[in-house]
Amino acid sequence: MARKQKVNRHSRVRSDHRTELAEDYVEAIADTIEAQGTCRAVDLAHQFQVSHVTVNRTIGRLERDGYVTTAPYAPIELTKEGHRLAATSRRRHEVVYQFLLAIGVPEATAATDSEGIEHHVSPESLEAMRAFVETATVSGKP
Amino acid sequence: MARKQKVNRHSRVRSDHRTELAEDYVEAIADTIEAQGTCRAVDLAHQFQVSHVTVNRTIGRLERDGYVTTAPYAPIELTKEGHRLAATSRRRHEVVYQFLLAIGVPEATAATDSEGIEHHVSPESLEAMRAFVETATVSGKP
DNA sequence: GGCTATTTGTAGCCTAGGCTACATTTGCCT
DNA sequence: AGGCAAATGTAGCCTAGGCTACAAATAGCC
Repeated sequence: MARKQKVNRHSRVRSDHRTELAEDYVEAIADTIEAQGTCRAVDLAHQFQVSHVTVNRTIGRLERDGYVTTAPYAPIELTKEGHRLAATSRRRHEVVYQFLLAIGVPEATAATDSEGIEHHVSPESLEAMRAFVETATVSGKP
Repeated sequence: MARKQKVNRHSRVRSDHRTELAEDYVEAIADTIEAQGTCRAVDLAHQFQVSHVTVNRTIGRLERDGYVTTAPYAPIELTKEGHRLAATSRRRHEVVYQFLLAIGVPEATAATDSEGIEHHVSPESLEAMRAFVETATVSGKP
């Protein structure tokens, strides 16, 4: 059973949650900049379906934590650290997404679930998923 | 790419988070009652590594939401709805855990990761995992 | 029956992450 | 240049989930 030593597991889930929003935001910021040159608060508000006020304060936390830089009424820029986080986060997201597809999850569901799952996947599990996708796409689907 | 129609995905992740703690708590309460007959706030505080005050208030929310019943200085009881949630949550947790093992994730990591992942697994993905575990344990490990 | 340790309860504080309402700034268009 | 719409900022409020410190109840143990 998976029921022993529950102690540290929940602590890790809690700490995961603290970085989740940061990861989602830098990912979205990087995507938006790639897609349209700049990223504004209003773009994020649309993507996350929250008010611009919420975006504003989240961006404030990201700036405090060193992931983005902003100036009043100016678009949002990623710092070096922000770019790094966006890249690893995006890579992990993609692996989880491809993995779900590989085990037979429909595309739309895989897109949704990977969004929630990615933040809780340890490097070991990610490697297992990556390896699985690799062998599956080589041998599998003829 | 997994980058289109991001809109509703984040909304679902947020709503998942709202039920996460409830699921973890009823699961832990059910486990504890099975293991030692009753479940007290202090047991949960130990398991989740939080203060008893935090447990107290979380239990208050669970009671408000109809998952548990409590009386001052008395142990915690699950309602019918609480039992139902605990059962489905536990089943889902177990499937995710076995699934991670099946793709080669080490036991300890699988235990930790499944704790975070389980709350974001849709019925479709869960079914895909369950099916995978089934075929893997039939054909696989000799 | 009374003492002490454990367990619960209560008060009050904090951060994250949501919101509405209103003010201000920018940018565009004529 | 003037004016309007969109974007951003600010004030203030809410819930969830953390915490410490202190108060009260319960349970064991003499």
